[in-house]
Amino acid sequence: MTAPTRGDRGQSQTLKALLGIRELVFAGAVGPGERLSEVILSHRLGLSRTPIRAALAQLEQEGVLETMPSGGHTVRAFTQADVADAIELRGVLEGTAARFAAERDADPVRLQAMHGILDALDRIVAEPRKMDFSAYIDFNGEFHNLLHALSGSETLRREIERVMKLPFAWPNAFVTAQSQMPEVRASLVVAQSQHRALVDAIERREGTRAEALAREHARLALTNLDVVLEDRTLVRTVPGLALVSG
Amino acid sequence: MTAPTRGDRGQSQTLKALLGIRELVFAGAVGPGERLSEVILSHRLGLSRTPIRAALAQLEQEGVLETMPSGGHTVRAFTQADVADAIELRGVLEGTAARFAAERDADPVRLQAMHGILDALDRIVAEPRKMDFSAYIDFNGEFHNLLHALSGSETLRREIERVMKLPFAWPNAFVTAQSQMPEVRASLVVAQSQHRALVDAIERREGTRAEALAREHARLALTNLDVVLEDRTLVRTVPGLALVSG
DNA sequence: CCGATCCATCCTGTATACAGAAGCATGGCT
DNA sequence: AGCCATGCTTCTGTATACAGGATGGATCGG
Repeated sequence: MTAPTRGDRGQSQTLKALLGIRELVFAGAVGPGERLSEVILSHRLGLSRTPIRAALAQLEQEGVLETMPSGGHTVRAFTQADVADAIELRGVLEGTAARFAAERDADPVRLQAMHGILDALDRIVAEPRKMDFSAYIDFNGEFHNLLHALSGSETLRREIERVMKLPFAWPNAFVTAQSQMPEVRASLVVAQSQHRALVDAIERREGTRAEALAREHARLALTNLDVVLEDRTLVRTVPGLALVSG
Repeated sequence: MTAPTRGDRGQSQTLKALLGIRELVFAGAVGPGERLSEVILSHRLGLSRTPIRAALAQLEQEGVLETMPSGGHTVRAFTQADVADAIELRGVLEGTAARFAAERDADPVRLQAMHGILDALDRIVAEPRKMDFSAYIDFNGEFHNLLHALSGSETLRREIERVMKLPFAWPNAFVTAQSQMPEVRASLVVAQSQHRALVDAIERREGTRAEALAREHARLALTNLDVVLEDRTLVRTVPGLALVSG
């Protein structure tokens, strides 16, 4: 039993380490400021220190962990302001993606796909009985992915992807929480209206409008943030929000 | 001679590997698409494979290298559009930093320091005889660093720092090239005027103006890009521009 | 009873060993 | 002569060994 011939096949050890540690951190199994011992982690995840080490380094790059001056890693403590900034930053970057899409010629094929997603979201939101949140999350995620691709800038797309590694900056972060909040329907109707307006602005080559709309769309998450942080039970439904202290 | 008791003291092996490989790549010692062998690198830099490996992983995160599907790393090939996007992206992010600085209360102490830098830059640019480019680069870099800090958002500051890891997105990237171009003085006068306007906008809490100014300021590099790419000898003065193909 | 110092333990950074996979060239076959 | 199979070489991914330094606790002194 030296190397990768373990029972679980498929992913590399490093990937397993990455996913495993992410899970531990975002689930709140290790609190902010707490030290992550490589040895303990390697035992806990059944890996050697090498892939653990690689994963820790990457998570530091992602902004989830911090390196102590004396060596070793700790979980980064996020403030409420950090979360707000991350969300606003996503708005700024998605705004730029929308503007790029409007200014350059957005790929017609992708725009067509965009309309398909819009229609699907319409149908989900309009559903009179209980909404299919799982489907909403899928299509909403796809909408945003497509928007990023529509920018036509690989550099920008990478940067957005990076910011969304912070789980509370993810477009779907608050949707599950919303599902347990009173004014769900209204909130998602607004979001969907913004989705449509955004695509419309892109098609009309109205870059400034597209940018402003994308920013405002992200701010929807910001208003949800306040509500969620008031309610301990809701906090748990938003991945990574357990790390917020203060 | 097992470990870190090498003659050169100070930095860790990993840092040496990082700097060394960055140097090799940005100097054009390895061309775009070329494969980087860990063994060869470890020989070349006099390190073991472990720190080399860590450095390669980080450089991939920075967007300088790419991982091959079969494993191993290659130098990423940048197009001219990639460079333009990176510069524009810096403009967007610094624009956000400027807006934040204007919207939130910018730290008065730092604002004071900002004025000191502005004055220094004024003196350098106004110098009738040959300009001190080295000093200009220092103060210009300091201006931008302070701007990023003035935003008051650590999340944003980190993101900006990341984008500037692409050397051609660095605020000073084209200054050395400019020093060999005809209309130097004029160009730097414009830049300095934008610096002043930017600080003025922040102090007056004019967020939108501050944002627009920072974006336009970054675009100054964009106009230089075209000029530089025409001239083979100038290309060499801008770090990392050797990676641009097409 | 509190604080500082010293010692033992643990932990990280680095080097190296090892195995499976990929790339490559040679040689055989059609 | 061209193409495919095959064996070798070289590589990366992973595990482990080792050493210097940090951390924490117990003991001694005030």
